Amino acid sequence: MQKNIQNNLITWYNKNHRHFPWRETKNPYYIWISEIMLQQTTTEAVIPYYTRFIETFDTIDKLAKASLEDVYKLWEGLGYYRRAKHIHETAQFICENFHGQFPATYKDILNLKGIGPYTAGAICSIAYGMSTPAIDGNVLRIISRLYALTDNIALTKTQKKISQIVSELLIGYDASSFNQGLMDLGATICRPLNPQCQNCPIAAFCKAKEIGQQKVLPISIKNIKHKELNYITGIITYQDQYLMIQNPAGLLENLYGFIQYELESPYRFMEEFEKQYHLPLSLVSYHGQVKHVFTHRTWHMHIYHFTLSHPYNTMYHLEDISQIPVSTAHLKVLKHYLKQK
DNA sequence: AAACCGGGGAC
DNA sequence: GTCCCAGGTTT
Repeated sequence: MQKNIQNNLITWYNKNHRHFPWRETKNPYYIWISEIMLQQTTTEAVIPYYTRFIETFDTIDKLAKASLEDVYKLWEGLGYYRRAKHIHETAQFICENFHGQFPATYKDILNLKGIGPYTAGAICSIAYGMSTPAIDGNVLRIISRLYALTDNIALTKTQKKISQIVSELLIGYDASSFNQGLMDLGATICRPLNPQCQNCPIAAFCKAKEIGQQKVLPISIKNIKHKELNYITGIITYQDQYLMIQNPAGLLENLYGFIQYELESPYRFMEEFEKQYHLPLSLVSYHGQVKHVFTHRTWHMHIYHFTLSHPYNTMYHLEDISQIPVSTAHLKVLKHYLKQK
């Protein structure tokens, strides 16, 4: 067999690939769920979520007929919750427009909500064996090194350029093994820091290694502005019930949490709450602060306990809170409050 | 093109 | 602390 990038990578992949539950199947529905979960999420984090999800919803039809809240609950803690909303909506769309069968053309798959160029390419190549590129962070890094590209991989223009390179490499080869080979190579050998070039099956073809730039490339310049926000977070109780509300559109949409306002005093919290809910609060105690870091912001949540003299309509006992989807930030707040109550 | 959308792990 | 992860949607 000819020694080239494709054959070396595919041979290496078939012999050394990692084992995951979603690699035990070619069912496009299961591949789809795994690819959505794997967006910006590490494989180790996905494994238990994936297993639980396909045990619960083993067919598209069952997913379509589930409640949105049940889907959110299975997604609790995984992040990027819009993904859960999209798969639920898309499952219903597939039942109505494709008789419950996952679509089988690149165009139809790319048209589904929550599926972009990467995910469409991954599903088409892995589930259907089509010659579609699947350009993720690993591929951008590997191709940059392989051809010593100095373009900034954060730019759309660079991503299109790399997609074109991979499209041409794929011609005549097993796209499933090639694409997944790039993923595994990126995860285990061609890592962001300290690439293990001595174990790389395509090191002989790597321009970056040849010129000693493998620990410089890829160039990735992103502009991330990080905000720090201070909140008064209210644990509002009536007897042994806790007031929790569902978040509006935006961050953590549809997840449940405590009421919090970006204010500097619990007394101003009481004014704001009474303005919105027309119910009087009693301020009982301060419980310290909890920090939660997101990609784009940090929340400093100053926790105060308030009591109501009458119940409100969205109040939950502790055992009921475990049945609804709650953000990790506010699960931390609740745990902190209960520990030192 | 830039902003927005989570949480966790590696270093 | 910083960076990245099998990215996509909205503006």
